[in-house]
Amino acid sequence: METPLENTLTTKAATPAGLQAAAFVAKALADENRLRIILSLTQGKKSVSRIVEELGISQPLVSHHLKELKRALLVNVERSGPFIYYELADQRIMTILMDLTGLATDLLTNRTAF
Amino acid sequence: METPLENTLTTKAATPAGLQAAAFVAKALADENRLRIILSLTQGKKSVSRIVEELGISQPLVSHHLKELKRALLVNVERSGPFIYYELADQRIMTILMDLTGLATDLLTNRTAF
DNA sequence: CAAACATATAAACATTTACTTATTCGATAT
DNA sequence: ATATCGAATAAGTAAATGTTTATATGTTTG
Repeated sequence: METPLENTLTTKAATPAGLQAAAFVAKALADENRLRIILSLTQGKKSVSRIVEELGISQPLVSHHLKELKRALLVNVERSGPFIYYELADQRIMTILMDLTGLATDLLTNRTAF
Repeated sequence: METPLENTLTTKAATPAGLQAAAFVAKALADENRLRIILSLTQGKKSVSRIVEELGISQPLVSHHLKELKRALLVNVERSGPFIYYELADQRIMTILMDLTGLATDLLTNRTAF
C-alpha cells in the first residue's frame, strides 16, 4: 500500500492525541543529558552505574533522567541482583535521534541554503 | 557508500555538538502548540493571522511560538505587505514529526509489546 | 544482623517556559 | 496625518524542569 508523506501526516499526526503524544516524547528528547543516555543505550542494555561512569554525570542525576525516559516509555527497566538495567524500548528511537541530529547540524551549519 | 545505522550514529550523533544541536531542535518540538503550527505549515507558507484562525490560539501566543521555531531555525520568515509569512525551513521536519508521532502513539497504545 | 554497594527519592534552589493582558510597531489606505 | 489592520513586544505570573546535596531503600555478603 502506498503512503505518501502528506497522507501519512494527515492520518497519523493530525489528531490531537497524536500531536500530544509526539510532544510528550519530544519533551523527553529535549535534554542533552538524556540524549547522551539514549545514545549510550544504543549499544545495548546497561546498568545505572555503567551509565554514570560513561557519561561522567552524578548518579542521582542519571536516575532522574532515566525516570523521565521511563515516564515517556522510551526505556524498559529490568532488575538483576543489586543492578538495574535500562534498555531502549524501541529501535526507532535511534533512527529519530539520528534524523534529529542530522537535521540540527545541517540547520546550524548551513543557515541559508534551504 | 554504505552507512548502517550504527555507523551513522557514531559519526553524526556522538559528538557533543551534534547532541547539543539535536537537543536544541527537540526542545522546539517539545510543545503541542508548536507541533500544531508545524503541522499547519506542512500545507505551505502561511501568515500569522491564518495560523491564528486555524489553530484557535491567541495571536501573541502564536507569535511567541513562531519566534521559538525561528530561534531553532525550523522556519523561515518573509514579509509581504502587512502580512508576515512563515514556512518550514526544511522538508525533513515533516518526516521527523511523522516518525515521532508514529513512535509515540505506538508506545502509548502498545505498552508492553516491545 | 551489620556492613557495603547499587539505585531511588527528598528537599531545596535557580532557571526556563507557556500563557495572558496590555501596549507598541509597522504598513496600508483614506 | 490619522485610522486601521497585521504582527511583535513587554510585563507579569504560575508551572515545569535541571541540578545539587543529603537521605532512604533494597540487595548481597561477611
